[in-house]
Amino acid sequence: MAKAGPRTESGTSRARSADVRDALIAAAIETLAQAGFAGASAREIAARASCSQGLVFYHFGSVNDLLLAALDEVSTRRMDAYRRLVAEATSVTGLADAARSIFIEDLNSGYVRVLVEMITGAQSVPGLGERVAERLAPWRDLAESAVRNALRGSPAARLLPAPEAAHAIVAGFFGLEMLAMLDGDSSAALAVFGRARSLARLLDVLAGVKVPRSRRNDR
Amino acid sequence: MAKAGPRTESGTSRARSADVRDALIAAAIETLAQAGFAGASAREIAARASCSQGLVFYHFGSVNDLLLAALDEVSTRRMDAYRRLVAEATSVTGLADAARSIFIEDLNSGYVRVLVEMITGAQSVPGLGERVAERLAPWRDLAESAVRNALRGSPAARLLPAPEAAHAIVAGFFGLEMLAMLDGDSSAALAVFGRARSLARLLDVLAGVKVPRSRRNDR
DNA sequence: GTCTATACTTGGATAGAC
DNA sequence: GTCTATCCAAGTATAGAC
Repeated sequence: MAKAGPRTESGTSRARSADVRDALIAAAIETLAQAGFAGASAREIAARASCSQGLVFYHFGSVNDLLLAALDEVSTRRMDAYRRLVAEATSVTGLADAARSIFIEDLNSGYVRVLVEMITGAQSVPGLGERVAERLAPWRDLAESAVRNALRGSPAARLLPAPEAAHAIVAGFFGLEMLAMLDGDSSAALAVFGRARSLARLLDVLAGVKVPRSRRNDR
Repeated sequence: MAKAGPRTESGTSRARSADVRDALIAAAIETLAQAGFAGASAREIAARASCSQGLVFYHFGSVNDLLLAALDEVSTRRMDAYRRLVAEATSVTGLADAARSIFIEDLNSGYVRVLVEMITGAQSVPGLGERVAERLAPWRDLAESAVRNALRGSPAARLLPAPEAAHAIVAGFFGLEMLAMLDGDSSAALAVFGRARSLARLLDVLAGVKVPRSRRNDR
């Protein structure tokens, strides 16, 4: 039986501790997205989490390990939503629509930016690159299965092998995000997605695939 | 007439000074490409240039200004070569070939990496992003005129408006570079360029354009 | 578990000798 | 113009009080 004493009751204290952990991860994501890898110091992150800087090291051991935890959080949080979206895409047009809405969501939430910062920032820290690559693998797999799913049974599959198409799509996400950060504006990226949809639709029509109707009225 | 004295003869001394300036710029490029923005400190760059760290500030005022000078150097050094390459591309296939050889050259020399590092790194330094954007504008203009040139008179021009196509191409360069740094390997990027060429060729054939023969034997 | 204080390191930037 | 020495700010990480 638990003996009485100062109120360090296990459930409560564990919950509070986990709260801080979560707050630090959320702050790390926010910091990566707003200040970049170079700006993501223990002090800056702790300030955003409204806790002491020492807790970064208590909970995660090092700043880089916290950043990797943030990357994990971003991955798992989005992966489910994306898997669902992508499963619905059974045509090239559908794939283009899915890619577009994923891009918009992630652009607004800053998640793609987190990936971009981690990929480039990791290059200046020996050994970090590999750990980032591991965490990105599921995203790349998802992109590849999305392409496979969208092209299943389409003659376009011969023109667009899934591995290369997936690689190009992932690269496109990252590159468009970079240009959007540079411009402080994502309208050009959105225009590219719009155009991609038209081309996708053309591919579907040529292949005789039943094509989803446009969501917007682009006559 | 110049009076005799300690050998600080103007021509020689100015030449030596310019040598150091150039060495610092070359070292900055190398450092950005190999250690990234976060690793590009005045001390690290000076060490690679085999001179004292103080000279960074004497010649450039600040590290960031040196990095911008490095970006300028990369831009001007490549722009001429690219303009020539791109002027020769008068079909979509030709454009794909030009893009491919530019990518390979820049990947090996690390120039794209310099751009990627500057774009992302600049986000953590207030005001630097704008200055990077200015320097990137000519590249984006070049891409756009390349597209215009390649599509001149082709029916594909209606499908691929130059601004959007150019934006996508630039984004593709950056994204493929990022994935190549992540993988430590550019074979996947090269495969994408190979596939892009096939698709470009298909576009040209459909449009009835005279298509350059393949350089490699892809039957 | 959390905070404050502090040791230690690295990096930007300047001063002064040569 | 270049180097050495140095100052100062910011960052990582740890120690010890609570």
